[in-house]
Amino acid sequence: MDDHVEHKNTSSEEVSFMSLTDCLQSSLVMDYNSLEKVFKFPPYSSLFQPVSPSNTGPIVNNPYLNLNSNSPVVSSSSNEADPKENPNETKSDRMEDIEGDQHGVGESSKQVTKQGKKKGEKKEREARVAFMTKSEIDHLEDGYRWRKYGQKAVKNSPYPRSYYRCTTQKCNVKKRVERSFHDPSIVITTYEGKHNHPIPSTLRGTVTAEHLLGHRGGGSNFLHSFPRHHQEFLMAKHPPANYQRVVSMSYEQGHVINSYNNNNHQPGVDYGLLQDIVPSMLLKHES
DNA sequence: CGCCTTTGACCCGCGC
DNA sequence: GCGCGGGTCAAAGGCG
Repeated sequence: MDDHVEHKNTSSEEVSFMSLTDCLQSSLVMDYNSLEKVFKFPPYSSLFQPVSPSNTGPIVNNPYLNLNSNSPVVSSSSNEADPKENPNETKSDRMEDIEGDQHGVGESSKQVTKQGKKKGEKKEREARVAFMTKSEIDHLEDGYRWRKYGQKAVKNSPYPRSYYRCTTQKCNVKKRVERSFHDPSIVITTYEGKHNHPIPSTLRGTVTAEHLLGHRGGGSNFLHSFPRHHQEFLMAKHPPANYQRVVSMSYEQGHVINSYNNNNHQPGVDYGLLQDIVPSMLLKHES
C-alpha cells in the first residue's frame, strides 16, 4: 500500500490528500474509492478531468486568492445548526465557529474568547483551501505577510503544525502548515478565510517572476500557492527543474469542492484569472 | 523600535 | 468527570 495517501483527520475538518503521482498508480484506486465514501471526496475520475473553463469556476471563489469575490463558498450562517446532524463537521470546525468571534491578537483575547462567544449562535465558517507542495521549506512564500502565532505537535506525526495569521489589520485569514507524516518532502498548507486586501506593496516590489517560479529564494515557491490551473500557466512558460506534482483541493464543510493537478496540460487555461491574482508587472518580468 | 518567532499555558469540545 | 488533542494567547527574546 502506498503511504502517500493521507487521512488527515486530526484538526480542521476531515481533509484528505493524495499526491497526483500516487493517483497515477492504479493500485490506489481502491483506496481512493474508500476515501470517497469516508470523506466524500469527488469521484476518483474527476481528479483527472482536464482543467477547463468549466471547472475553473469554483476556484475563482477560492478564499485564499484575492479575487473579485462574491465568495459564495463561505457557508451560510443558517447551515447545520446542530453538529450532530452534520457528521462531516468536526470538532475543530466548531472551534472555529468560536474563533470567529475573537479578533486580533492584543485585545485581551482570552476574555474576549469567553465573553465574545455567543452561545447557540452559529458563526459562518470560512472556506478553506489546502495545498500539498513538495518543498524543503515549510513556510512557502505566497506574497502575503504572515505572523506565526502557534505551533503544536501533531498526534502520530513527528512534524509539528504551525499556525499563521495574516498580519494585515482586519484580515483574519489564517493558515496552517505541516509536513506530511508519510512523506516529509510534502508540505501541507491549509488556508482559511479570504484576504480583504491586496498583496502587500512591500512584496509587490520584491517578489519577482523568479520567486513565483521558485527559481530564487532558496526554494521559496510562491507559485505553488496558486491553484493548479494558475500554476499551469506559469509552468508552461518557465517550468522549474525541481517542479513536483501537486494536488490542491478546495473544500468546505468537509467536502472537497474542487481539486487540481498538473497532469492535464490544457490549452484552455483561464489566463485572465491568473492576471487577477498575479500583478501584471510580475508577469512582465518574465522573459 | 518594530516585527517576528518561540513556547508554555490556557481554553474548549469530544470521547470514554 | 476526566483526560486528550487541537487551537490560541501572550510574554519573552531575537533580529535587522
